[in-house]
Amino acid sequence: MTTRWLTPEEQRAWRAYIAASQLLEDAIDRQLQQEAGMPHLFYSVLANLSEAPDRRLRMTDLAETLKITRSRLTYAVTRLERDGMVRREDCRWDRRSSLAVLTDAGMAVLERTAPGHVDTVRASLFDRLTPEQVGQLEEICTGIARGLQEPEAGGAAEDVPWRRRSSPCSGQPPAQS
Amino acid sequence: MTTRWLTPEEQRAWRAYIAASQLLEDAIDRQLQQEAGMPHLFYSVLANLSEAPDRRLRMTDLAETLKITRSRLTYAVTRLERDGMVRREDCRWDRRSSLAVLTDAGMAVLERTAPGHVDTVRASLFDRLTPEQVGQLEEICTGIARGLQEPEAGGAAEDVPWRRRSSPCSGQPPAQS
DNA sequence: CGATCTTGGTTCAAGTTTGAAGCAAACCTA
DNA sequence: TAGGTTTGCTTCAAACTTGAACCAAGATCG
Repeated sequence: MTTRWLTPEEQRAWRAYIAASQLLEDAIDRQLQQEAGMPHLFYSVLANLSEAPDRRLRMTDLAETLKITRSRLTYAVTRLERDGMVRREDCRWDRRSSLAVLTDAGMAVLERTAPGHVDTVRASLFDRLTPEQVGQLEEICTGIARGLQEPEAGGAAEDVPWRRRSSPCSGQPPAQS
Repeated sequence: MTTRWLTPEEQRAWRAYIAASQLLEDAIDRQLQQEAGMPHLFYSVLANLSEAPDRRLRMTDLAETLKITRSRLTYAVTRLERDGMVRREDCRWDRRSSLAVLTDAGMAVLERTAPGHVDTVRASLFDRLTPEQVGQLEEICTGIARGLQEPEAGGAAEDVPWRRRSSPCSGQPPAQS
């Protein structure tokens, strides 16, 4: 089949998206680097930990929610650990896993820098969107994300019982299901 | 003023956006790395050059349209030059500038890999959006991009005659305005 | 003109990301 | 329960990005 090129509307949308995401990520990164001395991803690590039960999460689970590779997360946590914002801890129920734990110092940094971060997100993004657009954006993005995480539709290689990642118990003993 | 935190809707939108953009960029990068042996940005360099008059563009202009730093572009072009897809050329009307020129080899790679790239963009993004959503996405993104490029509103530091970047003549002699 | 400022580009070191290995602890399964 | 597979995580080198210098060539202005 001959390629289905992008329509003019799609082209415009695609280019606008590329530009916007580039500029947005730049703005966020720059601000966080200034105020918190770390890139956005590292901040997100802290933020996610702060919301987790007991402020700790398994590396794999954290990587999963952040949509990044384990390797990348290892690097981030190592750096954050060196700076004292995160501590590693062994999982008691699975000796392979290790947990990343947000330290008090890490929590403090998070609390100190969160307002500035939110301000930036507002100024760059939400202050420029109508409430309807916020809804549209969410709708669009959840759809895209869902699509990109699905087990590779298309081929006939669908016979594998692609069990959903089973243990969402981040550091807790496995549920009694 | 106490921080205006994100509303639940905004939170959801923000997280969905982060996830989607991460996954999307990953998918695109992976595909291009496979088929073209280069990351998305490098491909974009080739693509932009291919559309430019005479297949050449000043470094600064290219960086400007790609929304990246000149430094980053220098790296990309250096690598692409080493691989023979791009050639540097001196600008005749401004001895400071240099032009990036798409070579025939570069054009060939572009033509060979464009279909696969477009397929990926379709599969990851547009096939999952309604026509209305495509419009919404463009609207949202152009707004964001415009906002993030404006000359830093807010302060009183607005007296500078922020002349818009004046010479869009990429390698051509300056217009007779 | 000559001093100064701005613009266009590169360089360099430090930081981050990628992807392929590698290692060890669970998990099968015969 | 031994052997093979999967899962969780790290390591390592190569690739890429960042941001602060740096240099040279235009533009400005007295």
